Amino acid sequence: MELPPPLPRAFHARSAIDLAPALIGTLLLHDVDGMILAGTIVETEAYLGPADRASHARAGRTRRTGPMFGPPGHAYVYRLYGMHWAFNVVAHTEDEEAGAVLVRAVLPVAGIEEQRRRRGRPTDRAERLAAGPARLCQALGISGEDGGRDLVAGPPLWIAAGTATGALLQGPRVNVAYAGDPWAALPLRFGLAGSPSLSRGFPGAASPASRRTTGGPDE
DNA sequence: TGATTGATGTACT
DNA sequence: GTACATCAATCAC
Repeated sequence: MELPPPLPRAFHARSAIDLAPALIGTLLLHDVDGMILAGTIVETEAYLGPADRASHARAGRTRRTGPMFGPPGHAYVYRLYGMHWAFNVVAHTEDEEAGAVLVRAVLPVAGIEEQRRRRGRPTDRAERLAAGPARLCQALGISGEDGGRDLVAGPPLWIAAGTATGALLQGPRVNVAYAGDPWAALPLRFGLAGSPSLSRGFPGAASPASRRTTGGPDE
């Protein structure tokens, strides 16, 4: 398998609001000891700078959130609930202080058996192996060691153009009620309509957004 | 120095 | 539908 080249820095150098939908349909790849674990991104959420009460950047720049304030196209990986990892792509404009896109779900496309093994759920359907932010980190072998990694530099961890197309779903972000109005209700979550790999449904997003994802003629 | 809190997933009723 | 595992970062004194 020919490894697809990473998308350039310019792809990531925009507001998380813009990158989140653009990432739907692209490929997330991880080279682990020569084994490629990869999936098509089907669900993302945008987190903005300090003004966003749902964003980790709300407390300003700290040790944990440092990468969110750094150059776009890098990984921001953090521990969640003391036991899970979550993977973000740093994204913001020159004018924005910070921002990142949480990748919530991928459809596994390479190294599926290894992903199943890493999940420890040998009977799970491939479509559900990485249907959730913590699940995808476990399936693709992403952990704290990957925090700060440059996703534009190619292996071991990078993002490449994908071929998936389809309508986009848009809705409120998941589990951010603590942020209060208006942040908890803003439609900053994006998903590939009809994908079997979404982490959960899209309440309040009945009609697909009129947009296409990147790429060609394939599903 | 101590207390609270999650950008979740799994098991169970 | 509910309970709960588990801990670094952050917040309250």
